[in-house]
Amino acid sequence: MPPVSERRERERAHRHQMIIDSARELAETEGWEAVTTRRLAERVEYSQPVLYSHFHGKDAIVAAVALDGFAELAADLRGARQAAPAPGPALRAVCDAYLRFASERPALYQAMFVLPTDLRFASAETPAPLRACFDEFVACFDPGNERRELVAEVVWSALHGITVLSASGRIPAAWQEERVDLLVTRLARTP
Amino acid sequence: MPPVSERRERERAHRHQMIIDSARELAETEGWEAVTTRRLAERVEYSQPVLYSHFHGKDAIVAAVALDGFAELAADLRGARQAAPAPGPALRAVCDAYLRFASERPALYQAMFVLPTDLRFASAETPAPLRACFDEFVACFDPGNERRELVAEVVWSALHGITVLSASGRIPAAWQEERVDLLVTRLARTP
DNA sequence: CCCGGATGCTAGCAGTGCTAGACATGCTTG
DNA sequence: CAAGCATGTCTAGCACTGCTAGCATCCGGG
Repeated sequence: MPPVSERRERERAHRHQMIIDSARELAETEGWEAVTTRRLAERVEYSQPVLYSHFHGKDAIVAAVALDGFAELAADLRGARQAAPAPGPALRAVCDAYLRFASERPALYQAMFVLPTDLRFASAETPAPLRACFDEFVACFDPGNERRELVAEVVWSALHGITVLSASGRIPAAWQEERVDLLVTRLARTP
Repeated sequence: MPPVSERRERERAHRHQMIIDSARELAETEGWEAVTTRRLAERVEYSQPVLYSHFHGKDAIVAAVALDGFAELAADLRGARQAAPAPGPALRAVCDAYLRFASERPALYQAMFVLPTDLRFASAETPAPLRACFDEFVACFDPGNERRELVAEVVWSALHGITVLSASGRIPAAWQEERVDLLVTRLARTP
């Protein structure tokens, strides 16, 4: 491949990531309803149609943002789990890391778990970062427990429910600590 | 008040409810993204601006739909709880009723719990139907348990998480039964 | 009978996601 | 080295959104 087109491809890749990053920044500072193709194009200093040479449409852009988010979340969860001394405290640590991620990057979390997306979950073509996130929850349980995937799903669902309901003001923001306590202590043990 | 304006007011109230019902039907059949002020106006056979003489804006219309939904959900939950023989099975019955409501009326559920709304939750000016829904969960626990409100919040959050994650394909639609089993059996008891 | 106020309409604004077609730039080939 | 092709980008515009200003029209009260 000639070096010129090599450089072009590099620049194109750079611009690709620039679009994703700009969308994410814009969403984090002003919310997703402020992320429009016009404002996004203005930010990356190109016209709107170039966005469509990188992504099928706006949905694909938020999906790309979400994918980056899943990679970060997986790293966070893994770090929290491995820093814990035992499987018991590990679940608690992972839950805390999950809630911290959601509250520190609400727009990113929204792109990952709330906004309509065509990312495939729980199937063969599920991207690796998604699966990695879920696996961190599963890994907190005894491998001998054949229902551990089910328990992980329930824990994850509960955390997600707590997150979105408190983010939208549907449950009080206080008592988060106590809710996680309740959740972990009662769901962790294998009866 | 003269009978003529009395009739007018009655007609106006009828049209008011007609807007709400049309919005709900449209959402149930084609999803909320298909509910536009134009289509809504066409359905009630008036022009768009009349919508704004009834509601501040589109958000207020979905809030009205949601409010109707809360009344129905509260009735469902109450019926399920009172049909149960004891507090233990009651929680399970209420959870089942909740999930059935969510899966049978997905758009209505979305208006109530997912779409951005200015309905006040968990505060002084919370509308009665909202509070009634939450209270049905609380009533499943022993009044002597001073943490029963917290437990109710967690149960509700988990149900909500299960609902939205499976509705958006983020967890498999199967195993719902088992998830609720897990949730109820481990969170119900008062240790 | 005529007037005034309420009522609902037409038309339009500013914004959205997305795309067709023009244009220029630069690479490849005769 | 020049001609022409292909790639890349932009301008302009489409069909749609929520929402509103201002104008008819109609009906009840004096």
